[in-house]
Amino acid sequence: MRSKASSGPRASSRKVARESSKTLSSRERIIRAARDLLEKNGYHGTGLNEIIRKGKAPKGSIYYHFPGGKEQIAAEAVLFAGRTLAEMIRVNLVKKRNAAEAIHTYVNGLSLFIAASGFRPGGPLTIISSETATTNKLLNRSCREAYSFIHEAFKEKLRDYGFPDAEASALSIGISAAIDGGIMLSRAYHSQKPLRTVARLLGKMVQAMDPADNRHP
Amino acid sequence: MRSKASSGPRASSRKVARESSKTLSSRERIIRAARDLLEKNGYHGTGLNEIIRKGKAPKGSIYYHFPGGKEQIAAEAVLFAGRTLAEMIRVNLVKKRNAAEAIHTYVNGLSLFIAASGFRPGGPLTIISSETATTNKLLNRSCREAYSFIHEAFKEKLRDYGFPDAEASALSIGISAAIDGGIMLSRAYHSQKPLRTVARLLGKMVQAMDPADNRHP
DNA sequence: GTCTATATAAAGATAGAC
DNA sequence: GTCTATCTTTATATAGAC
Repeated sequence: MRSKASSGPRASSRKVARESSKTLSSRERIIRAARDLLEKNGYHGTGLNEIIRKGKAPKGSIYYHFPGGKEQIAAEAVLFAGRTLAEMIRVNLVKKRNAAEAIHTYVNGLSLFIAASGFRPGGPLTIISSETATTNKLLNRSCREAYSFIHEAFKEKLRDYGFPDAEASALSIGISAAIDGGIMLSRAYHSQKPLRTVARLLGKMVQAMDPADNRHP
Repeated sequence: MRSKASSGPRASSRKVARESSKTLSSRERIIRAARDLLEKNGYHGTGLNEIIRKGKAPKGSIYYHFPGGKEQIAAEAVLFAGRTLAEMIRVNLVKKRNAAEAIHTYVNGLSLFIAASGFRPGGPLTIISSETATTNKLLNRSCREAYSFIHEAFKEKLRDYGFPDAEASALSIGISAAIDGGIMLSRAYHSQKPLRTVARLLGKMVQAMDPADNRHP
């Protein structure tokens, strides 16, 4: 067995990923492919060969870029998923009259995207986080960190809408949990309905707790 | 490869499982062990050898009882998980003044149980359902059926508390989704906190929608 | 950075004896 | 119903050339 703590040859000179760049490095293509496959099939259901094929990466270079092997690839893919999802939340949770409407619209958007993708993508962390929660320390740590990015993004947006800190924190957890569960059900049933139901209920819940909303006492 | 549709030698003379019986058959021990392992590690993360070891079942008999192999074992374990969880919901979601309190108490109870088990158990279907949603028809069908048992149990209880049919249906989806997501987060963080937050928020949501509750217009 | 070849282990599945 | 032995495939990982 090999060392598990390595962070790869380029860790110290890491650059910010440029989504706009047309030419992603092998390393970046591997991370992206890994994220997509882990989201769909989980850690144990994803093979290195698949990752290489999907990422159109040269097979010979995988242990050059990731001396820690599959575990290291997964850890980096998980963090990448967390960062991109947090960014997506910050970008999309805006321009609505109130928080309830913003959340409702955001989750309905997710539902549409997942249906359009044939119900293949899920919450990017759902499977791998559950698989490794008590069986792999490194990946568990990565999942926690990734979830924290996501929750922080929700929390920030809720504070923008006027929620006090404590309630924004609690809601960010509840919203994240309900969305992940809703995605799971929609994928199971191959139907937008469960996630759209979750969207509606989340909207009601957020509205009921909104200090800026005048429809409750 | 072998036929995938077989339902085993004893399918036509199936008996109701007796939880109280001290002596479970090999077949029943295999199903129970599979359910526990699938809940913790998922389909791809669970090996037949593990199932046999944990179920204290004779290795030589596994393809006798389950000619469909791992897939058949998983399918039966998933249905078993759905049935037992639905029963648990019916048993535990009672004796409270209102629906909100019943849900809140039930989910807090789950949180306590999961923590006491070292955060190893999760929603029994979360991982396998996500893993197989678009990649395995038989298991996807089994997961849908199992989820339907669970949702039906929630729905029935909510109707008992006075919710109209449509709202009981929607809430049963929302509650199930939020619980699964909350379990996932609690397992990731090794903390009761996320699931307890979900419990509290679900209580508020159910209360806000309760036709028998007089605290809202 | 990338290649091929290979080591090694584990998985699911099958055959045939008892 | 259960046993052992074995087949086949696939997986991760390594070595060393280019």
